[in-house]
Amino acid sequence: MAERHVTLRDVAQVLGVSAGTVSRALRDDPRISPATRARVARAAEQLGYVPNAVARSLAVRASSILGLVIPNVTDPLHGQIVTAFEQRAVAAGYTVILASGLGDPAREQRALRLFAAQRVDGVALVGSILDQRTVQALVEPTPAVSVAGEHLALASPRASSPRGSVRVDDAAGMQAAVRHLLAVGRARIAYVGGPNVASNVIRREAAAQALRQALGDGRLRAFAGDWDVWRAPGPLAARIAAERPQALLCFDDKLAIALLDALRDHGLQVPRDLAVVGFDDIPFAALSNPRLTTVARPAAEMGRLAVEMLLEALASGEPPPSRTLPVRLVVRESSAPAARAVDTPPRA
Amino acid sequence: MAERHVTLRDVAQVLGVSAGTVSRALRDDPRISPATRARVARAAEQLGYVPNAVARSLAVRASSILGLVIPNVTDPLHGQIVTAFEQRAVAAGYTVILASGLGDPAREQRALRLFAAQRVDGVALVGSILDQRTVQALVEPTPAVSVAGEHLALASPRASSPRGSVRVDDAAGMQAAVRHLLAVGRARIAYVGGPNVASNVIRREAAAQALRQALGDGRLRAFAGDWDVWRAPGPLAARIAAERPQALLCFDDKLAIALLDALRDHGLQVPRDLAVVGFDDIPFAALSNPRLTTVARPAAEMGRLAVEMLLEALASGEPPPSRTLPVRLVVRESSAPAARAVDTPPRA
DNA sequence: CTGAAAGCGCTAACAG
DNA sequence: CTGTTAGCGCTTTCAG
Repeated sequence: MAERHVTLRDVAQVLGVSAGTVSRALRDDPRISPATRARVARAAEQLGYVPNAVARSLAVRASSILGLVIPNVTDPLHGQIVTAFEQRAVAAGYTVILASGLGDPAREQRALRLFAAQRVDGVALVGSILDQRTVQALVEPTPAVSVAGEHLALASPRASSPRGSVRVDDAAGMQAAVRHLLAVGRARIAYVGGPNVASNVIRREAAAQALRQALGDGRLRAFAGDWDVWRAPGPLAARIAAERPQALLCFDDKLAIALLDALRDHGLQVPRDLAVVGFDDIPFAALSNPRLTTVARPAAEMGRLAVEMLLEALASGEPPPSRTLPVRLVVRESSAPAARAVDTPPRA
Repeated sequence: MAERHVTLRDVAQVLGVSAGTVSRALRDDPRISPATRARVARAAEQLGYVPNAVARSLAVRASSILGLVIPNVTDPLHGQIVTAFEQRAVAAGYTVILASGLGDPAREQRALRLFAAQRVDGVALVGSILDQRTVQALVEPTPAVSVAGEHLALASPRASSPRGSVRVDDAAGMQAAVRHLLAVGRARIAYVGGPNVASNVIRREAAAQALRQALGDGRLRAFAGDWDVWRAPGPLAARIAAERPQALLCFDDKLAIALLDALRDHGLQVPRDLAVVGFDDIPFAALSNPRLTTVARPAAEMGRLAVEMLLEALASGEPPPSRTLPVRLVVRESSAPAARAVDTPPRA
């Protein structure tokens, strides 16, 4: 950006026309004669003219940029969301700028401030712990949508989804998982928690309730996790090995896979000794050994929808209504029936 | 971005000073009296002034934005690179804008053009198939660095690394892997390829050469892969099962893990029947069953370095010299010695 | 220490 | 169909 760039005026001068004309010609304004339009196009090409989006943004007061803040690109599910978001954004003529919050509210706020300064046209947050009000205050008047928000208030039973949020039916997923486990003969079920965020409590509660409904009393054992469970699942595995539940409902796939690994160290065989169910259906869930039964969250759909809601908000000026997406139980080896001890079942 | 934003002049007017003064005060220009600086700060705060980075960019002709194009955020290694890149960029006061090329040259070029229009201060490409010359032409005069470039010319033995590129010593990694396999008694080694990109041929050649050096003749069996190997490793696994090599050197971890899974379907046990080695050391490599031996690429270092080279180029005006980073062999269960058939070895 | 004025590159009325 | 004229909001000489 140091040296001079070719400017609109440069090409105008070469052609002996006005800058306005060149501008219009380049953006295919219908009232420019095809003849000059062609001349302009050629001249621009030859001079190596690259339009300055910054100047354009300033003039039209819109940047064609969407900001996305995500806890962690490294997470497979988040990665899929980012990909879908970016894809859809590009298709609509937008560029996306990215910031990772790492689950730290301060960082997320900083990112939002940055986006506001950059005058992005819209922002989306994924798995944010921030509440919608705080977000709005930071980016006003830019529309914002929250995908799979994790603000704890969202977990309360009577929480109404704030407008402009994409949610996933975690509770239904957990209920399906519980029913499945009961069907394969695993009634002594334990929930293995993750960090203390909305989805964690929603999933735990849903599992507990489903179990209560089916069995008539509340006997969901719960192992509490924290932000560190994924990295150090050893101690958790030890506690689990000691209690020997018949099935584990894990907060997410990463945790489930880490546990699959840690449980091996304790001599427990899945699914023979106990069943394990994950959440998300990340790509590796289908490749673990044993392959992981899990509740699939529609990652691509979440990313795509976020962009579409933003576009809608941009068009209408109103924050779009909230949407909640369905999940799907994917049954694999890790929750094979209790009766037949299956170690490496043949696959079709 | 629809409604009016508070502007510099707005706060100037409220205070009865000039816009220039407010501008200087806000950026802590030393020649503004502490008194007015404080007044300005307070007024800006109260009015909810959010500086317009777009206008600023236009004025200073620098955007404080770095563009990053990456094949696929979904890939664990790329995710780690993005994270490190973004982290380092933010630390240096930059925002990053992202585009995924999906391995498609056309998309990558489009992304670069977009970045150029956006007047990013620097661009980094990861695993790009584009050659440095093309890239430079598209973003001139913006500095560009290429990380783990995959342009096929890079694979030729006498290819000099173009300036401004971050490379990884793939060949050394493969040699270490071969030596390791020979040491554990697996001499009939096969290389399982990925898509036809530079790193794939470099790795294959390095493995072949290492084997030749050690054994005195060229007997590296090679299974060719393509862009689809990861999704459909079945047929590949069948061919491998038929040939029964003693060890598999895989193009990358994703492929290795997919094969681990597919080989199970063919009744082959790793490492008893054959050893498997991956490349990259993605997080799941440590959690697969069996845990995967692999050559670790320093993802975080790659992302960090890319930013630093860009900063250097920005400061000096020169493209920084190329750097090549070391890799590290990580031995795990999947390549346990051939003699002792180890299925689930105890871990410390 | 602060104000005035010019300009970054582009768009958008408004004339003609 | 095209030229002219103002800005968009901020920085930055140059005066004072």
